[in-house]
Amino acid sequence: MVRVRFAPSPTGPLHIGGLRTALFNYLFARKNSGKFILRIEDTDQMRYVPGAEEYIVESLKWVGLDYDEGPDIGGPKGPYRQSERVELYRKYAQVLIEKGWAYYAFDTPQELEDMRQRLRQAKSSVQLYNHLTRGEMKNSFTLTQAEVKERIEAGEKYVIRFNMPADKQIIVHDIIRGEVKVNSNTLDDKVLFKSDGFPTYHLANIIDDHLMEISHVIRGEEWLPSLPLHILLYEAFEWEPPKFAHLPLILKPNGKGKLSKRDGDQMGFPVFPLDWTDPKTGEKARGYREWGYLPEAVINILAMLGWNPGTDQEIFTLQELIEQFSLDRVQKSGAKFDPDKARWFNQQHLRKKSTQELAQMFLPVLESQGIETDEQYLFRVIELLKDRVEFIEEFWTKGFYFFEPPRSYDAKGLKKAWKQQTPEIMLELKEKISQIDDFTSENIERELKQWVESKELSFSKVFTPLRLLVQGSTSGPHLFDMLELIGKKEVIRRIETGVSTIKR
RNA sequence: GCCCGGUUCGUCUAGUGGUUAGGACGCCAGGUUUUCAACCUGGAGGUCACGGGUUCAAGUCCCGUACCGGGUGCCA
Repeated sequence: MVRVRFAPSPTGPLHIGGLRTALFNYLFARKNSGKFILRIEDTDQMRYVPGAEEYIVESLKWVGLDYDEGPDIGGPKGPYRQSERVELYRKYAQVLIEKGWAYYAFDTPQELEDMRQRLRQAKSSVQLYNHLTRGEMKNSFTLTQAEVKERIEAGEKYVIRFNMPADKQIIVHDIIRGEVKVNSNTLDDKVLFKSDGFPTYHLANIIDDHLMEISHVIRGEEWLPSLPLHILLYEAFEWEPPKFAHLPLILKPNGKGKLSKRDGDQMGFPVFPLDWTDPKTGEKARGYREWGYLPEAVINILAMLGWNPGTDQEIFTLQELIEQFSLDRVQKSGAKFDPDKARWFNQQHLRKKSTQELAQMFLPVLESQGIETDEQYLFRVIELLKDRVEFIEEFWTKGFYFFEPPRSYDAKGLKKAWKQQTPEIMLELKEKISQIDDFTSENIERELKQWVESKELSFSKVFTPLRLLVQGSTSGPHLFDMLELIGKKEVIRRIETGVSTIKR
């Protein structure tokens, strides 16, 4: 039975790297008819951010990654919030101590800092709390059992550290990277249990993965260095470890480091699925949703960062991804995020939508502009604009003139197309237009083209200014379709007001 | 510093010892259009990080170096 989990910590808004980790877990679970579990790793009280968990849940919901077990929906292996499982971790830490795999330590932060400082100055290649240094620190190795007991009973702060064996060759296997060999001398006696009564990630993670019967751990590459420790912990508990797959990181577009919170707004693309306001600083960050990205586009973008199907297909639905996903087509190297291609994905998915669906999505934008319109008209507008839009909002920015007259005229367009004799031509054109009874695109086109030819004018000399008057800019959908839709009366009105305001 | 991972067009990538190194985004040009987009056609862009091996044959296997990234916390 495949069981995988997405285990974020609620220390801020989930970012798209995390969302991709969730996606790959989800795809793997669904592909293998397994379970996908959400577990909240809130063992760091200091970094806990209120609202972050809700944000994670809402983000997953938005992109459609539904989980089978989780903090808000429960499940057979709960609770799914680590802060509610602390007693469990305490118990298992005790087991490790009894087995000799862990020990108590009483060193203060200052003492730890001094130790590292000393090693640095001694130019030691390793500056670790390990078999070489623990004999000089305050812990179960240097204090008698009675002293340790006394200190704990006196309420002194302590941590529980892993007893990292010396000079042990550890070979771990990663599904994506193959064998990774590490010598335990490069590892340290990691803190497993903190003095605040909470476990660290390493302990809680191993215990939960075991208890929740996780079969595959699919997580970010930043965890690869601690995999040997985790393997050792499974060994210490005498538990069967799950299989591991470490995903390549999503990098900044310029290739300098992991994609991070700050990059987004700065570089003109979102880093978070949804809008987020930091409860402490009030700092705001834009999300994909609010930016106008379709959830299916976001999924598609993330899926193609670090994975490919081995075919030329690039546009996928979630369902198609489930069918085709496999961990052995996951890339080893980090992928730079490409904002341009992200937009293209959105456009591709937008184009797959029906006119009705697009209208549904566009309606709130119209409402926010205070526009009311009838459905048939809206549908026709959308059909004209559909192919020239990357985001829903652009139905407004590129098509507002279907709903209200232009308030200004594009300066560049005026400069190019508005000549000395243009006002006169436009007024004559207006007369011609008023004589067209059958105001349909095809007919308008035939009559106007005929008229232009009879006046021995060029199409562009007439039609570019006309477009400018009616919509305020020089580029847009098929001119005659546009005129038909806006309607004869309104077209005439716009020519009149335009000619008189542009007159200067 | 030490440890781990990575390295194919600007970017995402195909490629598992024998191909003119393929596709996509972006870019450029032409076609279509009154215009823009879409669409169609074409183009530029890669000494497969570098240096050594192994082999009849290496982007593909091995070693070294460089560079990039991650880790190195009582963060996750």
